[in-house]
Amino acid sequence: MTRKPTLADVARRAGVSASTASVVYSGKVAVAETTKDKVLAAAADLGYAGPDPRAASLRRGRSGIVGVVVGSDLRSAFADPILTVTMDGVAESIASSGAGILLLRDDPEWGGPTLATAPIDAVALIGCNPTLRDSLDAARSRGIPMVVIEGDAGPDVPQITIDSLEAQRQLARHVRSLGHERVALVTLPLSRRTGMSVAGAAHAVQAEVDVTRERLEGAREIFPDAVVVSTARSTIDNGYEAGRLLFGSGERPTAVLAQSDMLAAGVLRAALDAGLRVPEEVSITGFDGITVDGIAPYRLTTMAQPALDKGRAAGEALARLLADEPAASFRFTCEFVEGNTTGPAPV
Amino acid sequence: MTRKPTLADVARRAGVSASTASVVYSGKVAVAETTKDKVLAAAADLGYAGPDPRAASLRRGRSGIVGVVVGSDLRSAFADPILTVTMDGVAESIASSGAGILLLRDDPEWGGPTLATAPIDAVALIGCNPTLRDSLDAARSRGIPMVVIEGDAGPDVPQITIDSLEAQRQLARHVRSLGHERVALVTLPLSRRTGMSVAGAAHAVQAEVDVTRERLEGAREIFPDAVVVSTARSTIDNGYEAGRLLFGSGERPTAVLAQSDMLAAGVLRAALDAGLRVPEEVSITGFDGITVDGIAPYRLTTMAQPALDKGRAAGEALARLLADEPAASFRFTCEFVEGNTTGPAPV
DNA sequence: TTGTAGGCGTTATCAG
DNA sequence: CTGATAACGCCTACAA
Repeated sequence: MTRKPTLADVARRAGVSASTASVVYSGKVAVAETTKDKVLAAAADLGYAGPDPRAASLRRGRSGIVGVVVGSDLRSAFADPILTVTMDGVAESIASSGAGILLLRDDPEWGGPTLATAPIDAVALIGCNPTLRDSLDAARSRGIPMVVIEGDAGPDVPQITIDSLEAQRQLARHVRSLGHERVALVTLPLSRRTGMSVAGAAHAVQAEVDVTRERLEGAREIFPDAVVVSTARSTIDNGYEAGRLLFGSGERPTAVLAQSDMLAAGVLRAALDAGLRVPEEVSITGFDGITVDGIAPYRLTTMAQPALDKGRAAGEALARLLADEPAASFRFTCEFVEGNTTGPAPV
Repeated sequence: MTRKPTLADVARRAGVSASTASVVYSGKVAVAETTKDKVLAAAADLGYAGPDPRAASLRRGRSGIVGVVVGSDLRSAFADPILTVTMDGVAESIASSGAGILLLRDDPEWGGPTLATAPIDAVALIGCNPTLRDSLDAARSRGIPMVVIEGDAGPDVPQITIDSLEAQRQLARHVRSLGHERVALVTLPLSRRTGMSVAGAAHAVQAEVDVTRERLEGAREIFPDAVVVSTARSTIDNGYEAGRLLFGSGERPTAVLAQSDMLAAGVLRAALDAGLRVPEEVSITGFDGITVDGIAPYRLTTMAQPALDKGRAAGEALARLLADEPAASFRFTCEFVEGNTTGPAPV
């Protein structure tokens, strides 16, 4: 029979001990050139392709895999550019320790791997749901280090966030300083599952999603009576619909604060389609600081959030946790970016 | 000391054997209710969270993880909607066997997991590079089943593809049947690293990327002398630039065949910005059949490719390979979708 | 239905 | 620099 060769086979053939052969591959201890060659030659003969990662991870107690919990199906998850960039940051920062990313889903119905069954060393949650709470316990009791990005998994779980409230407040101030008074807000989803809706005046709107709520509060401090339109998802098309609502009626706003750049891009299009000049007749702000594909020559006035850094910070926090060091929460600030979609309020 | 409890600890505490305890968790054999309760109670006492996946995967010889090799960094990989949807299909179809997706990168410099070191049971390559060839051998000699999506890893590696050539030919025929003669092509990247360029007449252009080449051939069969503009990436902005090139000069085309919907969307915007009416003055076709965010009320005339099915097919092929059954290559066909961006050639 | 026994392939430790 | 030894934690025949 020809089962796959193991390190023991290689060692035997090379005439060395298994531990020596192991060391040839791990490189953790110096090995004589000649011995190394013998081992490698034997491996080549046998068609041995290196230590089995499964066995190694049992022995080491580490799989070199970090789980990343994304909300729903991959295609809607990855439609969010901030999420994507954040994940890239996580990937980048954990790669330095040789680790990779296993996609996990926050969905009890999902047949794939879960926090309870996946061979992961640590896990990062990105904008996680309450539904997740159960599996969270699993991870916790299994001793898997966790980090949450833009979410809350209770105390003693480090959170990586941005200060959305302050950022949105800053944008709102900017808009007010330009003299705008009739202002509308276009928000991200208020809850994890809502369709679009005109939600009324700002001071009366409740949002259960953290990010939405914070940004709403930031804007409402400055414009408590702004009209609010909430959307189902952060897409250009949803923004467009919101914009049509706002620009369709008589009393149209002179400024629209959208809670994401995607939404803002849609609002922008709606404004242009309605024959409005931007920013002469309508000012529009976004949020995120991503490059929205397809709105040139406009550049949104927005708050740029350091998504890549968020991801990296999460990765580093996980690394610390894995090394049994304490990891703290971190709150990033955003940076004001003045584009050409805001200007003085029309007289 | 208080190391993490193991199944053996639980068994001991419950007064049963380790194998019985194991069976309680795996459910592969019937266990008396009372015994089960005892075990579960003991587990709860000890804070045991279930079998360690690392140990289980060594024992079983399966990790329940499928690697997916994406080209470069995650954010550009996931900027491609087809790739995303395809991955979703893979994820979906392997989830039924409890497996998940580990992101691998096709980059020798990358510090993260590789085909040679990751604890994966199988791997799917999406649009892979020649650079990959080396690591491919690693996977091969390790006996890891492989499937390639839109690429070529040599014979005996099943390929999942679409018939781009026929699809593009079909679009070209449609355009010709509308009477167009002055036609331009906007292509995907010709090689893995090119900037945009006007590449000359169709019959003279060489493309080294499979998908690009096939689509080019399909169009060139019908329009051998079409002007070709190649782009650096499949984005709206790149399409826009290409469009500006095409609509800027005197002899502008009456129809533009773009090799992706994203590019087509950019071309569309460029046309509109140039004051051209679509489709009265310019017809535009895309490729992919994705919903491009932000071009309403236009709907591209395009070929819809079954990206989700591609992913599923890849996942199923992997499942068969894992079960030691043969898996065949599969070539999907695309479906013509008539939108409102094509019309009769202007007289 | 439950228990016994043996090993999955590797690597850490320590002695030589 | 190399080798012997002992787990890592679980699963699965097989026997009782």
